Order: sequence, then C-alpha cells, then structure tokens
Amino acid sequence: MSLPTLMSKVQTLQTSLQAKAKAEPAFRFYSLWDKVYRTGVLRVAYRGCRANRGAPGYDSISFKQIEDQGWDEWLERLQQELRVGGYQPQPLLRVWIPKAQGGQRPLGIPTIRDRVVQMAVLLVLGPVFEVDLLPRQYGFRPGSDAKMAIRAIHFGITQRGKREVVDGDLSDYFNTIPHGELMRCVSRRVSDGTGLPVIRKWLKVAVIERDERGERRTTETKDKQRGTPQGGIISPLLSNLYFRRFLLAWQKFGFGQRLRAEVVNYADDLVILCPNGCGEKAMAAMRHLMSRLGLIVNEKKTRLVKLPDEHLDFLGYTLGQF
DNA sequence: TTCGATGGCAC
RNA sequence: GUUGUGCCAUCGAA
Repeated sequence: MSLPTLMSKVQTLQTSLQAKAKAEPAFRFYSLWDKVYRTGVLRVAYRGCRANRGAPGYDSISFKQIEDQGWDEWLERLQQELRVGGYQPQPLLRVWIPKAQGGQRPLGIPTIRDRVVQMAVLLVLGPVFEVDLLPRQYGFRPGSDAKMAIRAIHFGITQRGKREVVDGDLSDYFNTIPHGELMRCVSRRVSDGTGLPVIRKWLKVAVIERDERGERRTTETKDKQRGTPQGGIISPLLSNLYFRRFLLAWQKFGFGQRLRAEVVNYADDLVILCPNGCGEKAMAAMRHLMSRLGLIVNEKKTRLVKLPDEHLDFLGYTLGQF
C-alpha cells in the first residue's frame, strides 16, 4: 500500500480514537495494543523516528543499517514480536549533554527499535490523552506552542489585572515522576493488558553508561520507582499527564476560585497569575500540592514576581515591561 | 492541503 | 559523543 494511504488510515484511526475519548470521558480503552502493531501505524512510526535523524541507542543499530538490511522485513519481524507478546525493551544509552545554564543533563536514549514502538504507542495514545489534558497546558502538545502560553499570561496580566505572578520551577521533573501514580494516570484511560506492562517496562529499563573503562549498568528508575526517560518518545506525553494531576488538585481544592489564581503550564514550568495579595498564598499552596505529588519545587528558581516593578522571564520571553 | 530535506525556538 | 516531544521558518516534490 502507498505511503499516503497508510498515513490517512492512521489519521482516521487517530480521529476515531479521539472522538471516542471525547464522547466518553470515563471510557477505558481495552484493546489498544492490537492497534499499536498495525502495519500502517508501525510504518508511520518508523518514518517519524527516521525523520529525526537521531543517533542509535545501546545496540548501535542505525537507520542506515536497518534499511540496508531491508526495513520492511525489519518491521515485519518487530510486528510479529509485538503480536505474540515477546517484545522486551532494550536498555537505554546514557549520554550527558551540557545544560544552557551550566551543569549536565542525563539523556536516556532508547534503541531505534524501542523508539519505533514508543512512537507507535504515541500515535495511538496521544489522541486519547490529548482530550484529557487541560487547556492551560501548552508544552509538548500538537497545535500549541510557547507563544500561546505567553499570550495567555499576557492576557491575564493586562486584561484580568493579575499583578502577582508565581514563577514556579520543578527540579529534575522527568526523573522524579513516581511510577505508581503515573501508571494510575495511564490506567484511567487504558485497561489494555499488554500495553500497560510495556509502558511500565519502559519506565524501569536499565541504563548503560559507556566511558573509557567500559560499560556500567544501572537500574536507577527501577530502584527509585521514579522517572521517565529523557529521550523517550512517550515521556513528554507522560509528563503532561502527570502534571495534569497538579492542575486537577488546584481545581479540586478550590485555589482557582478562592485566590482567583490561574495556572499556566509549559512542561515542567508553571506560572500562577494572582490578584494583589494572593501571591504568597498561591505559592504556599503550590508547594504543598507539589510535595503531595512527590515532586520537588526548585527553591532557587521559584519566586513571586510583583508587577510592574519586577519582571518575569518565561519560555524565553520577558514579561512585565510593556 | 500532504509528504521529503535544512535551519531555529520552547522544555 | 546529542535523545525526545511540540511549534515556527525556508527550500524541494507532488
């Protein structure tokens, strides 16, 4: 079948899954795995991974090697494994990259094989969870970008008169997300007996670090029962899914109404727009809820900004001096 | 409008 | 030695 046809078939699948999720907010999808290993989904997933032109993982197998050997046969073998349930994720390759503000960030690079499977799962699960994510979550989402988040903040400041802004930052967010709680977020929509264990394995796979002396194997996420790999294809979605819990708690405990405080979220960054006199309370409430969620508020980077005297730096923009 | 390449930005 | 999601821009092919 031609590539455009496969693409449209995948899109049709995605829109129907999303429509189902939208129509039934409490529906749990019980047969998602059989969609993950559909030929169309796997081919689109492979192509999507290749478009990134990313480096190989632990097994050192590159896109070129896969294609020299025959990529459709490679995909068929993978499909067979996924179908009979023999699929096991390979370890992640640890690479340290320098951060912009200094320090180093640990990447966990999956093998291309695991990246393709994760992409296939994202193609299927993404449209489902997209329905559940909240409007003020702007990071990592189709059709949304940093500029929209900035516009929302700007609107809150100028049109709604919010003059106290909590600039919140979480320390090492991806690596601190608790597995149990996260899997509960996934299980709210997914009851698939094959898919859920695979996602859990992705969270818990070993990490291989290479240096001059050789290889070192660690099982940090399995031991701490926390963290989603920085480099995993579904990690951004999972991070949004877990941050949603904070926003739901914010709603549930009535901080939005009581303090008239609106939260805007982009990945691990958040801003709380508050009227005069509410900023300190909102910041304290945020700290409390975050610790309840097992997350670490970065005290050095979290602060209360009082406009218009002070300004706010967020997502590469500076707000407050108009 | 939809795919391929290149570059940039946010996290 | 550099993963990932999303967005934007340019070029190319239909």
